[in-house]
Amino acid sequence: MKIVFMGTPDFAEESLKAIYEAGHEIVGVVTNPDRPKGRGMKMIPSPVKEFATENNLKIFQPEKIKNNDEFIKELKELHPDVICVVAYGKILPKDILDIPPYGCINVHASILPKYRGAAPIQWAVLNGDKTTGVTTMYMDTGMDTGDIILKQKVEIGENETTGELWGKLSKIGGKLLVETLKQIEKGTAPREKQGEDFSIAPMLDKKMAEIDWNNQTVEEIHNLVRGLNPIMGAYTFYNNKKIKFWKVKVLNKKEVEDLEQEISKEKIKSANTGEILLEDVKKGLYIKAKDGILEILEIQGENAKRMTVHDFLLGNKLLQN
RNA sequence: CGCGGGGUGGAGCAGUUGGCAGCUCGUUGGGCUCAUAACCCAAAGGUCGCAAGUUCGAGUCUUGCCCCCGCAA
Repeated sequence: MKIVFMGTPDFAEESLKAIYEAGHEIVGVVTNPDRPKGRGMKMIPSPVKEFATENNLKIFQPEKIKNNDEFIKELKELHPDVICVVAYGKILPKDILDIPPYGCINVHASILPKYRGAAPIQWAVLNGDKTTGVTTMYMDTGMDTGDIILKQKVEIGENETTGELWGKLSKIGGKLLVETLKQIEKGTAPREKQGEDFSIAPMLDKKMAEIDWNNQTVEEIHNLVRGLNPIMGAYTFYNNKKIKFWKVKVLNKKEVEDLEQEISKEKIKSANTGEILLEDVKKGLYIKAKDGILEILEIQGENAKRMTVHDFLLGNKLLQN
């Protein structure tokens, strides 16, 4: 089929790669304009653009697509059978949705209608969900409200991070897109309306990355840490320094008992939430939370890179004195 | 010219007003122990990012270059 692909980040690149390798004719690739990024604000092309460049695909990078007659005209001249959209970053207006005869299809990283919106993967992890998945759908003018074509469930591991799940879902998304196209071509693609029982996964707010020791449970903190890894990193302050946690563990009963052997039970009891119970190069770093104890496994200090707690403690101290 | 931090034995760091290069961990050998991630003793291991300059003398001051990282997007 003749396909126009729209997408921007690495998540989308996997889908583009999949349909490219499946032998479809990619008549155009639309991606967001290069943006100054990284240290020194250098212009960095999107992963989708890089792939398109390497494979000599025709690239479009319109700044805006709404009311952009010139772009819409170019799009029409490509005569795509279908337009595939994966994490493009713009909402398509009706004039574009109407161009391809088979419609515009989208790959979304959740089981719709759960988690419509920009950050479905992150929220699935943040909420401690046990499963999530990928859905393909026919796009309409709403935000992820189109009719569902195919979906595939995926388990979320207990300690899985957003980054890990991201990688997994992007690959599955590619496969599911290829399968979806196959069925559309054969005319066997199902079409199922979304129910009214939907939820929204909004963009993440930077404020939510700070750990709230007084109100969050150990589980919630654990989910926050893995949910924000590697996007932002959950953080807290010690000695006025911003400390990020990248990997933490909730102590089970036995481990709590072991820790009680190490330091006194009373000390643990009397400690405030967020207080460091033990900081030791060999034994690790333990912090009291509202309803349990967290062991920190991977940490990052200000202006420093991520490292294991062991390495960190060799040259740093969080406790004063 | 977006803001900022840093390059010191394998790792993470310290290094005062320039004066014999340190700490913790790890590694190796040995000891103690029923045993150990514990403890004790000993040892190995560094062109202090590169180059030039100031100086009796520079990791420590000046200049240029290379590389790495954090924030922010």
